[in-house]
Amino acid sequence: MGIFSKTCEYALRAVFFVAHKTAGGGRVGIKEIAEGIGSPEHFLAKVLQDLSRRGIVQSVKGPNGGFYTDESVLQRPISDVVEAVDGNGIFTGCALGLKQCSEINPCPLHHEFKTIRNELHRMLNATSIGEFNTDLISGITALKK
Amino acid sequence: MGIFSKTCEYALRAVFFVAHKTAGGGRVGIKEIAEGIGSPEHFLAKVLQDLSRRGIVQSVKGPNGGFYTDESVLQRPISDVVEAVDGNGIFTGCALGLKQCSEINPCPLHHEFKTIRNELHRMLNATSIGEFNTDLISGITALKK
DNA sequence: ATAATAAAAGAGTTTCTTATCTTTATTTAA
DNA sequence: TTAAATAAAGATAAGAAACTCTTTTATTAT
Repeated sequence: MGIFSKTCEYALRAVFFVAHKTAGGGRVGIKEIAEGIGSPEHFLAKVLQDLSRRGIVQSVKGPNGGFYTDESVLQRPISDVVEAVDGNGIFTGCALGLKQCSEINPCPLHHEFKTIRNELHRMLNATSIGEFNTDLISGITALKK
Repeated sequence: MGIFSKTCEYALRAVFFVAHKTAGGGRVGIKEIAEGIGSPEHFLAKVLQDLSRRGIVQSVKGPNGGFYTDESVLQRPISDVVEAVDGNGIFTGCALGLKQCSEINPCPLHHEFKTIRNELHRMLNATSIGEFNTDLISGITALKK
């Protein structure tokens, strides 16, 4: 696995896709999203339902329904997506999995890791969901496969 | 989960433990290691067998046998342990899980992530297995629970 | 040689993650 | 008010990761 779980990878790609598709208004259906990012449709549906319960995407049922992101969502940091799916273990947890690892009782990797974890957290906090739309529109970045 | 898999956490803790216990010579048995780092004995045995096949720890069967680390092992970077167990996906993989993500065809997070991944890799490469022995001996760092 | 010891190997179980399929609830448009 | 569209929810299954138990093999001391 990479840094994030596969579920989290899907979530991030889906959120970018929805943001990109609906920044100018409208909704996008689960089928189109799954197709657009290359993920299993039903599985992604679960993930998006979860994100919508947490307010990270919006959704409307029925005809012309689908998922969308409003302005407030576009401004949220992508760390919100990661935390919603993978939890905050990646930002706060000990690299060796030790419960009581801390500044006072550090594991061998504690200090080296603190820097990296903080840097990761800072980066994901400083990067907003909406930030990629212009790049996606101009086709510089890709979300599929 | 944290940055590494649970198996990898066990592996790192076990390697530090073995290095610490046998830096001055001698061997340490699987039972003592499992007890010392708080891991399931039989599961850890598998992990250490794997590491010993790859030369990251040494082992001797029979009475007075056990695992140990010689000088050459103490000088290896801890990235060797991580790569042996979790592979190098964490160092090289795309954060969004995209196969064809690259400099030319980057995903939305590509550039932001490159920095972090490189920093992580650099750190794990620059840190040797033997490096923690003095701290472990003086009791500053802990490996259990 | 033999017995004791300890790692190595194999087989099996449980749990978690990822994925699929089916049904239900809600909304809109005609 | 009915039919169609679509998200939400539930139930289940496949696969991988984590863990356990048992048997085998190698080594050493007696």
